[in-house]
Amino acid sequence: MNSASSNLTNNATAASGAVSPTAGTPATPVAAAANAPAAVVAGTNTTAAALPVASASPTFSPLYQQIKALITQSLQSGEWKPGELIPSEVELAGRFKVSQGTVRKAIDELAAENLVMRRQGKGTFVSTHHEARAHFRFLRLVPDEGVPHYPESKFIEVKRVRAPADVARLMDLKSGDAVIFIKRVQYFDGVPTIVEELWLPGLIFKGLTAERLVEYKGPMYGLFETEFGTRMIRASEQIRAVCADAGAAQLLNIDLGTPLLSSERVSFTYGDKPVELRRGLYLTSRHHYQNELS
Amino acid sequence: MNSASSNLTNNATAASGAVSPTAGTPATPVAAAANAPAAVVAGTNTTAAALPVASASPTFSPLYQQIKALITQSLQSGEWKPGELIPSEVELAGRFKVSQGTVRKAIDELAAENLVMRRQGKGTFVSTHHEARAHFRFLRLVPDEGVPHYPESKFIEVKRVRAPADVARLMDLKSGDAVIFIKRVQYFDGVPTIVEELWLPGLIFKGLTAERLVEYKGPMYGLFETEFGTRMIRASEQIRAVCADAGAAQLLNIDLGTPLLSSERVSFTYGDKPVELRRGLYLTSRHHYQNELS
DNA sequence: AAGTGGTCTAGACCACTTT
DNA sequence: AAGTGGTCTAGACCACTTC
Repeated sequence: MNSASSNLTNNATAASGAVSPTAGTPATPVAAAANAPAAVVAGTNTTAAALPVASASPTFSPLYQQIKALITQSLQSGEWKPGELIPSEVELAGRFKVSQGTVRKAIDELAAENLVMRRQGKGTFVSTHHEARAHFRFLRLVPDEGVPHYPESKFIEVKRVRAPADVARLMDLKSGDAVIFIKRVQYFDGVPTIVEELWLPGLIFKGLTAERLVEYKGPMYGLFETEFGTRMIRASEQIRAVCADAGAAQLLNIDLGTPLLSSERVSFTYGDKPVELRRGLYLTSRHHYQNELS
Repeated sequence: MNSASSNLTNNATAASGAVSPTAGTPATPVAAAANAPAAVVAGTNTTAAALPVASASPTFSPLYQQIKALITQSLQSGEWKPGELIPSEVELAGRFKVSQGTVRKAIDELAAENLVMRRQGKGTFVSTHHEARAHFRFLRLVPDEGVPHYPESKFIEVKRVRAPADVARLMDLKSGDAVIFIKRVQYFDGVPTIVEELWLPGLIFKGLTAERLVEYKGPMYGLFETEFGTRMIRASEQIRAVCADAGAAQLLNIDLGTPLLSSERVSFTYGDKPVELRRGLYLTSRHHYQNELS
């Protein structure tokens, strides 16, 4: 509980106690161990001018960034789970002993990064992959005609193996570490279009079986987030054009040598920790990879 | 000049005269022509409660969005050119008769959209394509090894033609409208890697010749922005895998049938107006298309 | 009516750059 | 020293949702 107001360092020395309109309450009782937290320092603007505490700080970080980090920790720890409502700005401001405006700026950035979603009048919610909006952030292959929609999966293989060297390197594991290997084909309107291989850290995804994958309907990232507490928040893709080899040709029911789009994706969770490697081959005769540059 | 404070409608009825700590100055004299601009309405919170002006407004738009639109207009009109310094927040606040905070929020969004760049202590600058940072927003093909860098261009063809139907459709022109057609090959470290065809509206890019393209060193978008006053601000790409045809194979010095990455890009300037169609074939044996999903 | 996020203002001070 | 953007606060009110 109330692990709040721990080690915040306010480098800004805001105009606090000086003008507090209500009674002359100290306003920030705070356990206040070592260094002074938010909104302390109390001093009329004249004397408070050049506090070395603020300027000399070698590791400068705005208050709202510190708040953002604290909120992110709570998201990461699962204190607030995907889809849930997080405390209101007013409550967080009270908890962290900062103004609502500072909390707001922290949440603004989290919302910009798609970690949370604001809804006027209702509150701020933890983002979840169980939502149409989130689906197409990570699924970029869309039909040339008609509306984008989610493909059906057919799993070819699910097994526990030791990570090959290249996989281990990309996922920040040691070569030989246990990983779960998944191979599947995805169908758009019954047409096999994607063949995909995934590697997941065995430690995190212990207990992931073919059955659970088959049972679960919807994007895999939704399953990962609810069943394994691991939420993918960003990914990096490398895309190339290749020729279909025998295996891909058979699974996609195409001629050997058909050009395919190859994508290698590394997905990251909180703290930029890689937690998935995905290698896909996309048939792009009736679909394309859609990308917005801005 | 001072076309400012024209038609802003403040739906927020801010807390103005009510609490102003200093003397009881009206605080916002304002020329106030037709409809009341920012921070007017003056009235203690009790009576000002349900002003029909604010609530009934059918086309609600926050003040900062209106400011943002005004600033965007100035960018579009060339009042402030790429690379130039725009007026300070304080000055814009004065010009538009709003608080600095409101201007700040408007500029925040413009900065997030890469239309302007803020530099602490110096000011806010109009973004330009004559900058390393901007280059790689639109050039996504990077070498598998080594640092990203810009390719060299060799122009194959530059001519004025009538827009084919498909080109006209994508560029929001009429079939048969004059367009400038450019074909070029791009080399990374001397290796031909990209063959690209561009279509540009003839009206806007009148006077664009092969000579000027050859003379100019650097990204074409830089040339477009300085010589033709047209700045690309976003683009939409569709990517596929294809086989090299005879033409591409010859230009890229590869075998017929080699898999190539095909990209079709439509670029937009202010007002989401399409002003470029670009079709490229990328050789991805030593390069890849890099994309960040977030 | 109460609670939430969204907008707007005003003022103070900090960090950075230039003069 | 002066000017710019960056941070922080405090308070008021609006828009929206729920009770």
